[in-house]
Amino acid sequence: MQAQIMKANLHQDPFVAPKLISAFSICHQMPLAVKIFNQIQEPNVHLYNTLMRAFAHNSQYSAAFSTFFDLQENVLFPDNYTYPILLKACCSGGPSHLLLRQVQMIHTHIEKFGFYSDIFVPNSLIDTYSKCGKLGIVSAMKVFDSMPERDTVSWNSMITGFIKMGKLEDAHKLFDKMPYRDMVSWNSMLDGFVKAGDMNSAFQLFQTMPDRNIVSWSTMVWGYCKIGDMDMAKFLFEKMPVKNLVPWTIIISGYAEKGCAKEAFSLYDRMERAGLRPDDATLISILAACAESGLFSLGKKIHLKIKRSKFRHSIQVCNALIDMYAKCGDLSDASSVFEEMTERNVVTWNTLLQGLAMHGNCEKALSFFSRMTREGIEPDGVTFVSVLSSCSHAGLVDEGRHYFSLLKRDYGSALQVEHYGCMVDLLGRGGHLKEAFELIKTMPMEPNAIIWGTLLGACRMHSNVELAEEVVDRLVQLEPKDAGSLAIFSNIYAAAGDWDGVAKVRSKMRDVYKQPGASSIEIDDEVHEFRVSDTAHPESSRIYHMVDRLKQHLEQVGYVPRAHC
DNA sequence: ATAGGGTTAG
Repeated sequence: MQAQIMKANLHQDPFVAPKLISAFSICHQMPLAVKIFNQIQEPNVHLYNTLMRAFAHNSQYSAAFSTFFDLQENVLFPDNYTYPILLKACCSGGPSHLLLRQVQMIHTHIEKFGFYSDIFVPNSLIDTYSKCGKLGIVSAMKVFDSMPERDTVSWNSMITGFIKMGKLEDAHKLFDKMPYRDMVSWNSMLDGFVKAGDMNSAFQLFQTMPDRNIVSWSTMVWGYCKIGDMDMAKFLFEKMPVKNLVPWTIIISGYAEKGCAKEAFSLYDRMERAGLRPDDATLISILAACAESGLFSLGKKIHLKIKRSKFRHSIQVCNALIDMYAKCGDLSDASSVFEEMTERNVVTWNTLLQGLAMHGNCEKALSFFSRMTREGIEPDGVTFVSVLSSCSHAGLVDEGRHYFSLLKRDYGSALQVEHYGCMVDLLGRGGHLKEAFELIKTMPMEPNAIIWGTLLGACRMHSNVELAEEVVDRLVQLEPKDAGSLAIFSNIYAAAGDWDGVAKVRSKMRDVYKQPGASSIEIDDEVHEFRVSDTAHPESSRIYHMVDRLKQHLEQVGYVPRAHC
């Protein structure tokens, strides 16, 4: 109705069309936005920019680009707004491996048209370049250096770019050099320390800052949650003067990730009593934390809340639900969430597929994959990781080879290191060590530590000491600090009865601390965590008694344990 | 330009 009234004014008032286009863009109604645009006989640069921004907002980056070319064909010149919008469009929805090249192309355009002098343009170039990985940050720095004048935004963009890349020292250098620091500069630096896990430096900076806002406080709370110091996180959370959904989300997810159901739930109630309604990010964060720690009870309660809210229609929220159920081992509820969804994306399919694969339902996973292709869903790299690892767990070597060649033939652009990892695992487990080794040699990318580690695991399984030695050499080059691979290696020597070899490896391992793995289970709202040789649990002796009984039973039915040291 | 967000092999 309102739209009709506005349409009537379309040609009288030049501000109606941009408003309509933006409105349709927010509601993801791009065809309608395009229709409005086409009704204007002589669109000006402003209107082109509006349409481009609308496409960018809807992740239609190629449409944004062709709008840009249309603009030039109509003998119009891009203005200072055009390029930042175009740069933003590249980041939203464009393929990430082409991002750098796109940005370079736009950069060339900018230099040709000479809009470089407006500080807004190079600032967004810096920002976009720093999203393009290592090469991008170099170009960003070049732009930064070539600027005749810089404002605080230029400095801040450069600093956040370095922090995103994990280059804390470079960021710090710029931070020290900049003539004026605002809230964003301080907060970015704080974020840098937090991301590096250095909470001591972060706290120091937090205290030195001339001023602190809600972002600074939230960053601190988040940092302490990440290192598991919930006391400190809670202390700062209670102390912060103003709270919004973000810190609430952080603290609730923090407790959920630690497995503290009671604390997480009482905080959730407090948040609602404070009059804050969770948004999709809150729900997704909490569900992800539940999935991580296996906090089924809280996840289920969140599901009940979602069922009664508008978020039951959100694809992302439902994906998080499926993942939570799958990771907690409840595949039937995971499937029902999937079936009840009216709209799905690849991630939805991948999440359930991965859940099926993870719990060893290989046949179900493979038939789910064929249902996926039947329903015309384009599988991506993640899909194939699940498919291949399913084959690997079920020992289906031929099927694995088949899917791998399918991947290479039809979805070559999705081929990743991970797939080689799956194939090496599959072939290695099946005893085809040589074939696995040859496959690694043909890889189009550099094999990483995971690849070699997988092959090493297979060498242990089949007691192949010679190949293992060769593999360990490469592994130590790639990850000299990794004790896990050395542990496997010493097991190989142990299995072969080579105790000198074991001693040699053990001495290498001495100064490398291995973070022990842990498993956890939730019973009656409480999470129980277990590590190797752990006697911390109050019912420890009964648990070990049960484990012994299971071992006996396994040995009765023919299980032979592998060598352990 | 700064805080929370879905799927990835051993």
